[in-house]
Amino acid sequence: MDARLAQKAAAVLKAAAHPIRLQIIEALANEEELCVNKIMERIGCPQAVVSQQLAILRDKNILECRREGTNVFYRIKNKNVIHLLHCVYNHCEP
Amino acid sequence: MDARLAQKAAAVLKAAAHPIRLQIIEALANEEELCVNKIMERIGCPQAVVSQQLAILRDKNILECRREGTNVFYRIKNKNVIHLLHCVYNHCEP
DNA sequence: TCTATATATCTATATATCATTATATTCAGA
DNA sequence: TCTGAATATAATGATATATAGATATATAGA
Repeated sequence: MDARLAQKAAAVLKAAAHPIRLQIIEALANEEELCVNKIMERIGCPQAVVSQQLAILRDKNILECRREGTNVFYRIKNKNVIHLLHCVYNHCEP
Repeated sequence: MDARLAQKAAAVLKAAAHPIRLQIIEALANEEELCVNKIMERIGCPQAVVSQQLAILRDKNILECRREGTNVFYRIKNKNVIHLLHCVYNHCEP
């Protein structure tokens, strides 16, 4: 693996490497699409925190979103990240 | 996924989420066992840097090592991390 | 014991991340 | 246009991480 790919791969891992971001990704892996409200409910943490983490995942190109009225619906952009999720789980609880 | 598992999974991702650490893991995925010297050669960066990153990977329980004379040989402890590696690659270059 | 080699640790500085709180934006409906 | 609901951003302080350079430790062999 050349340094450039390592850089890129590290960035993806880093984007996922946070408990709340992982839980968000998992929720969206199961549900296809969820608004911020629902994500908050699922994960049980304050709105600002969820929005911040969503912004990071959006910025890193892992999630995308669309607005519908006052709601903003998030979904996974690159489905490969779901495999990544399973890999970590298997690592942790084989 | 409960918060506890998310915590654990995030810790693993975080440990891997660094270009040099990724390159170290990859080198060991191919070679089974390598001393610090060889790892330096492969990756092409200073000894102190490699040792620092090795210490982190050791601490996070991803690598283990044994000493043989003046050399210290490192190897991957939980092979599942290799799958993780492949997952990130596929994510980056599908 | 002295030296060379291999590896590990320490220190300092810069930078990034985290959670919290407060505030801003966007939109729908009265 | 005003209000409330949903979401986003900003500002803060605390903590963690990165990176580089200097130094320390461990071991083998003379």
